[in-house]
Amino acid sequence: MSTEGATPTRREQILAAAAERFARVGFHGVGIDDIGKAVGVSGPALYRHFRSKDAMLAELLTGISDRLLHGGRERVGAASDPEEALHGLVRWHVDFALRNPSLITLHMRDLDSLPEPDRHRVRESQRSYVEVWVEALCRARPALEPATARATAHAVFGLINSTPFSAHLDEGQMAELLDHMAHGAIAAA
Amino acid sequence: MSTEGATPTRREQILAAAAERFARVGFHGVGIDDIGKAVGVSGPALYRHFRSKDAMLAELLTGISDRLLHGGRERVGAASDPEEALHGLVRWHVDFALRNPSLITLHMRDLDSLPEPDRHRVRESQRSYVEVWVEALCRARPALEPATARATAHAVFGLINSTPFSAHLDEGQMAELLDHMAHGAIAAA
DNA sequence: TTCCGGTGTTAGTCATCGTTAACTTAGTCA
DNA sequence: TGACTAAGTTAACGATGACTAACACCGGAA
Repeated sequence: MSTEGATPTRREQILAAAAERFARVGFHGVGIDDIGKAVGVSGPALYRHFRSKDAMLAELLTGISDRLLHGGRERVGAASDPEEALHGLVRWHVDFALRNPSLITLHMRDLDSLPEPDRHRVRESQRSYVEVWVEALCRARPALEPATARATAHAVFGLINSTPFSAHLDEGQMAELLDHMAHGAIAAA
Repeated sequence: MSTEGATPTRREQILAAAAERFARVGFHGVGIDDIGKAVGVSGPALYRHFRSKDAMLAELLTGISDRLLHGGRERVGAASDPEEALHGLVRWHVDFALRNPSLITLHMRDLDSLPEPDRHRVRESQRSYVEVWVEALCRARPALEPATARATAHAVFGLINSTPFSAHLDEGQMAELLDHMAHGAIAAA
């Protein structure tokens, strides 16, 4: 979940608990006291670590979209040809979604609960991430028009992001299934 | 949206407005007054038509899941061979998603805001709908194991349900793109 | 030892929101 | 005409929930 290997700090504990609950019940469905109870402190103690409940959501969402974007750029940068770049992107998104199902749910569902300044920032990252995909798609399949490539990217996201709703198979099988399906879908676009 | 051709009744106006707003801001993010204002009445007038705010969500969600299920069964019943059944299902889901983007969003996002008795009912319908797909998938592709077929179905739903997030292309192109991608994804499963 | 910043606690405030109450108005039918 | 019903209105109630205030504790530096 987090990049820390050792015992997570309070902030991280709180963020993890908040993410899980936000993903399950939705941002507005979770109370401050719920989150507090989840980490063993009661209620308003969270305000020692975050300015507001919105700030927790903001940190989560900006974190997710930034990680997605940077990871995507890395994969494309490390690839030596367009086809490999596309495979890297698919693998990257699949891994991320499988490893962070609640973050993915959050990212899809609760962006509109975020107040304006941060929401814009997250939208920017999302847009950039989509553009990374669109460029990779167009390079790997020159027959694709950019508009179609954009719709294709969204559809592939939807396909991969379905993970939190299924999760019957074990992680390895699931990763391979989603990988294959994503490439099948792209090939058919 | 609704099956009525003529002027919609008040109930239907309210439901339509509620669906749109629920889909945009989430169930908990919408107030009774907002919905009232959207249909030209102010606030508590809605209680002449619905027992509660929850009841609106319940009617919307049960309606969606029932329509999906029955439509799916119809398509399968009208098909003369497994391959045709699968095509019918894909076409049906794509059409539904394109025609009712806010209902799709709702269906994915706000089920957990529904209090228990109705939520169970909706979950039942959803489960049955998935089973319709699983059966069709296994019949058309006997190599597929049921568990894999289930994950495949969820992934295809995710792919098709991405419509509300893209919608750059016009409806015809979008329908064809999603249709092809869905079959490509299934073929690769 | 003393002081202080970090981290809790509980109690209280204030706004929001779903819901109900009490009342009005328009249309329908005996 | 006059009563009943359907469908509105505004005002108030009660609960919930985010946030603040006031206070307690504790560990480490001066």
